[in-house]
Amino acid sequence: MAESTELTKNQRLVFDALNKAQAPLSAYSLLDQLRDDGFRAPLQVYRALEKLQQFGMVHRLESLNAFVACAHPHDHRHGLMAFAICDACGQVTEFSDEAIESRLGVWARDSGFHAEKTTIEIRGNCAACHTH
Amino acid sequence: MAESTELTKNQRLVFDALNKAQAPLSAYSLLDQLRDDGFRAPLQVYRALEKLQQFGMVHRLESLNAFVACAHPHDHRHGLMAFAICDACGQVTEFSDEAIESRLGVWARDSGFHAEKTTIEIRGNCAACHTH
DNA sequence: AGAGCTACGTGATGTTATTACATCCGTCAA
DNA sequence: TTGACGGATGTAATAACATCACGTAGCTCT
Repeated sequence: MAESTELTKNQRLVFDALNKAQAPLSAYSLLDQLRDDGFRAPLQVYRALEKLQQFGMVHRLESLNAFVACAHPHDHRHGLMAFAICDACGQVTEFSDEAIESRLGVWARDSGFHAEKTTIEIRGNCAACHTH
Repeated sequence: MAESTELTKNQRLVFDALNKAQAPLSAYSLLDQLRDDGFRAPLQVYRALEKLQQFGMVHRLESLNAFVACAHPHDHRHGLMAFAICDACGQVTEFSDEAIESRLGVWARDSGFHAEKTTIEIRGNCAACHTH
């Protein structure tokens, strides 16, 4: 009944690969990694990623065209997430901020915009890489 | 001396096309529109877009892989911008919010992250399309 | 058994972005 | 004047990312 046991084989393979990775992976690098497990076509990866995103277990990084496992292993029911992506080492930090979410909510209310999905991505250098 | 007169022919063609458009345009739809003006290859579009982005005259929408002219015709020296993108009509609303910028600044300071570029994009439906 | 649903396999294709290399042209110093 | 240099351009090829179209397999419910 736990969500992890509900995953299909392909979904589990993709999710495990993302969890082991130290940085975001593109769909095609996932495909390459999973060839030994029987993956042959991009669609196998994209279909698994789509489900994992629906489950909140994987996030897509729009500015990278790549994917990361969610940083919150046991609670995928979260609100707005922001991502800080280090362009030097590839590390991604996932965080949320109530004030930001609230401000965006105010803006949406005022403008009548009905938000479905919000992307916040910060590109730059993490503390370790910045002081190298 | 005005920035508009500093544009090269290709940059001006791309910028004008984006200004006339009612919605974001992909690099390849720009290319198609500009074939009569002598454009033959994607790189001509990408090179112009790169410069226009440096000038702050054009923004890239990461979640769409597309580009829009900046909404502030005379002042391209702005801070963090957020974009609300209507998935129904394609309209993009550009706005900024001091509080959000400030919160992200606090987060960066606390975590030691050095931000180079921040993307905020809200996908959903605008007021007009939501009440259709 | 058969309908309906979800996942899967596969090939072809569509879309977005970059690499590599050659050329053209204006500026500026020797 | 010449030639070195930088910035912009032209072109072909390729790489990287994503989807379409079609068929199959397993499962559940009746």
